[in-house]
Amino acid sequence: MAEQRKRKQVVTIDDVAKAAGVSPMTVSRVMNGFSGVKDTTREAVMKAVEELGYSPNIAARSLARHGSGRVGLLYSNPSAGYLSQFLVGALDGAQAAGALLLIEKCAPDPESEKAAIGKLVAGGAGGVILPSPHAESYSAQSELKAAGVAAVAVSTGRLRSDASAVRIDDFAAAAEMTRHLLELGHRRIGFIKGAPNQTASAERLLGFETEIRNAEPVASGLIEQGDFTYRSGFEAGDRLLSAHQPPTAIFASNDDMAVGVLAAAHRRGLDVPGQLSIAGFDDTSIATTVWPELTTVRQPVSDMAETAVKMLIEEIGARRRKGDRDPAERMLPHALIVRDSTGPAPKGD
Amino acid sequence: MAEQRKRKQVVTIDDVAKAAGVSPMTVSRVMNGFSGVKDTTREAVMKAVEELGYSPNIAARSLARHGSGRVGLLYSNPSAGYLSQFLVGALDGAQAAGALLLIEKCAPDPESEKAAIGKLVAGGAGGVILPSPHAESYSAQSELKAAGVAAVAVSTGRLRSDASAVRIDDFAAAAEMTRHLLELGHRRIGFIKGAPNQTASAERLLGFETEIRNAEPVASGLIEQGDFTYRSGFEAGDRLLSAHQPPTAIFASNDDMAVGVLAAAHRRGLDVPGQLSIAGFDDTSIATTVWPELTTVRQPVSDMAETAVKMLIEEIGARRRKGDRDPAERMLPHALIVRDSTGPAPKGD
DNA sequence: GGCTTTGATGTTAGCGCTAACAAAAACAGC
DNA sequence: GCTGTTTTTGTTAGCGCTAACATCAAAGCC
Repeated sequence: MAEQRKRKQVVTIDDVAKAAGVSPMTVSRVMNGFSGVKDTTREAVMKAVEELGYSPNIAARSLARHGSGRVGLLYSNPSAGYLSQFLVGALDGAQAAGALLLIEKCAPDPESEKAAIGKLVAGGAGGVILPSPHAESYSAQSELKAAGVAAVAVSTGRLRSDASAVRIDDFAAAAEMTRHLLELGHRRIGFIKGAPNQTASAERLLGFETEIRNAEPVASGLIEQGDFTYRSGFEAGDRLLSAHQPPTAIFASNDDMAVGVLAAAHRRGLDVPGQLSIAGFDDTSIATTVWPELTTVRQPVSDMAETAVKMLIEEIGARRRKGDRDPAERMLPHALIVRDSTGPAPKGD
Repeated sequence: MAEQRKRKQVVTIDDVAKAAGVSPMTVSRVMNGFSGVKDTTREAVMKAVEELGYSPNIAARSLARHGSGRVGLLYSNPSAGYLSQFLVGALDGAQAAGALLLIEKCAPDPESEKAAIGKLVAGGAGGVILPSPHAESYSAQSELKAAGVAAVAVSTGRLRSDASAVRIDDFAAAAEMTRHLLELGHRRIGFIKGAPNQTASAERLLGFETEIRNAEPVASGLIEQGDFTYRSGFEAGDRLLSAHQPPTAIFASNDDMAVGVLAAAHRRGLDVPGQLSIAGFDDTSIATTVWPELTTVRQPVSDMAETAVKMLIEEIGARRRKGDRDPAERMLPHALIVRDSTGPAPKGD
C-alpha cells in the first residue's frame, strides 16, 4: 500500500542533506557527534535522518577515513562458549563506530600469535583487541608495541602499564558469590582455584578468602587447585567431597569446573542443591545447559567487547593526532545470577 | 635492518599495477579471478602481489561494487556453542568475497524475525543467511521472499523449493554412527530423538533405524523422545537405563542430550564407556568439555557458513543480472569423531 | 567603525577499488 | 596486405563518505 519501489537504492548522505537543506558535510558532522553544529541544524538533520531511515555506509566511511577505524581481533578457540558473545559485541561496537573488524585466528603460542598479529597489521589494523587467553600474553603485547599499533586487553588485570584493558571486578564478584553462599547458611564452603598463570584466578581466590575471613565460624582449608577444565573440577570436587567433613557448598572459579563438581556430586548420589550447593563463574552456555542450572557470575562479555572496540578506536585516533597515548582501564559491572544449583545449607549442619 | 618506515601506508592496487607494468584494472581482474587475462600477465601480477604483500582493501571494494556483497545474518542465541564457529566462517566467507556482513539478533518467533529482517533489508542486505533455528521458519522465508532478497538456509532440509540450502547428510551421518556402535558389538542400542519440528531430527532417526534394521539380531523399541536439551536427554536416558534389559549404548541426536545421558549414567554409577557407550551429534564445545569426551558427528559449521555466504553472493549477483534464480542445495561432508565415550560392548551381553 | 577572533557551514578533492565502455593487440580469412 | 572478429588491456568515472581547507556570519575589542 505504501511506496515499495525504490528497494535497492539505499538512502545516502546527499539525500539527507537535501532533505534537511544543508550540505552533506554537516550531515556527516551530525552523524559523528561532532561538536560545532548549531542545535537547530542538528535537529533538522536528525529529523531528516529519521524520516528517510538513513544509516551511513560503513564501507564508504572506512574508506574516507583512510583506514582509521580498522580494528583487529585475535581469537583462539572458536568453540569456546564465550567467543560468539564476544564477536557479537565487537561487531556491534565496530558497526557503531563505523569501523571494520579484521578477525584472525591463532593458537595460544607466541609463534602463532606473532604471525596472526603480522597479518592483522598488514591488513591495516590500527589496533588489536586481545580477548582472554591472549590478554595474558606478554609476548603478544610486546609484538603489538613493536609494530606500533594500539592494544586493548579484555578480561584480565593490566599486565603492562602501557596497554589499556577492559575487565570486571573479579575480586568483588567472587566476594559477592561467597557472601551469597554464607547468607544461605553454609559454613563449610569449598573453593576450586583456576589456572595459576591467569590473573583472574588470583583475584577470584582473593575475593573468596577475604569474605570467608570476615565471616565468623567458618571452616577453612577447603581450597583445591583446578585449571579451568571440567575434568579438573570433577577431580577437585571429588577430593573435597571425600573429606571427613565435606563442604555443603562448593564455589568453582569457572562454569566448566562447576559442572565437573556437579558430575562428581551426582556420582555420589548427592542432591543438588538439597545436599550440596554449587556455584560457578562466567555464565557461559554450559551454565544453562546442565540441570540444575548453575548459579554463577555473569560477565557482560558483549559489552566488554564493544567497549574494547570503542576504546581502541579512540586510542588509535588520539595516537594519530599526537604521539601521545593514555592507557585506560575500564571496569564493567558484573552480575550475580542465582539459579537452581545453590540453596539453603542442609539442616543440622 | 630492513626498510621498516612505511608501516602505515598499505600497498594499493596501483602499487601492484606499477610493479607489474600493467593497469590497475588488470590487477583487479586477476585478484577477482576474472577469465580474460593472458597467463603471462596473470603470473606477472601474481608475482608483484606476492612481493609487495598486497591484499585488497575490502572497504573500497565493497564501495565500488556498489553495495553488492552486503549480506545479512540472522542469529538467535549468542551463547549457543555453535554460533561462534558459524560467525567465524561467515566472516571468512564475507572477507574472501569482499562482502560486508550485517548481523542482526532476533528471538525465534515470527514477529521478532520479521523485525530483524526488516532491519537487515533496510541496511542494504541483498540476501540473508538463516542458520539453524530460523532455517526452519517458514515465516522468515516468506518474509524474505516478499522483500525480494535472497536467502540461504543452513543445517536443514529444504523447506521451500525456491530457497537455497547448505547442510550435511544427517541421514548418512546417523547411519555411520549407528554402524560404529554395531561394530563395537553393541546389540541393544538406545536412541534419543530430537525436537519433532526440525527436519534434522527426522533424518537422524531415519538413519539410525535404517541401519538397525539392516543389522541382524538387534533389539528394537529402544527409542525415546527428546527435544535437544540437556534435561530431556537426562530424562530419556534415565528411562532407557531403567528398562529391564537396558541398552549397552545410547545414541542421542545431539551433544547436549548425550551429556544428559552421561549424567544419568554417572548417577547410576555406570562406567562410561565400560558399561555404557554414549554417542552425540554436532561436536559442539560441550562434547570436549565433559569427561569422558564425547564420540560424536562433526558438522563443518564454519565451512557451511562460508559456503552459505558465497552462495548468497552468487545468487544476489545472478539475480541482479537477470530476474532469474536457480536455488541450489549444497551438501558438505561430515565426520565421525570417535572419542572416549564409546567402547566395546560389555562382555557376556 | 574597522579590526581580529570565534563559530557554523560549505567546497574541493580523493580514499582504493571496480563497472562500463574504449582502445589496442592478436588472430582469422580472403 | 586488408577488413572483421575475437581476445586482452587501458581509460574514465564514480561508489558514499570525510579530512582539510575556504567561507561567511556573528561577536568582541580598541
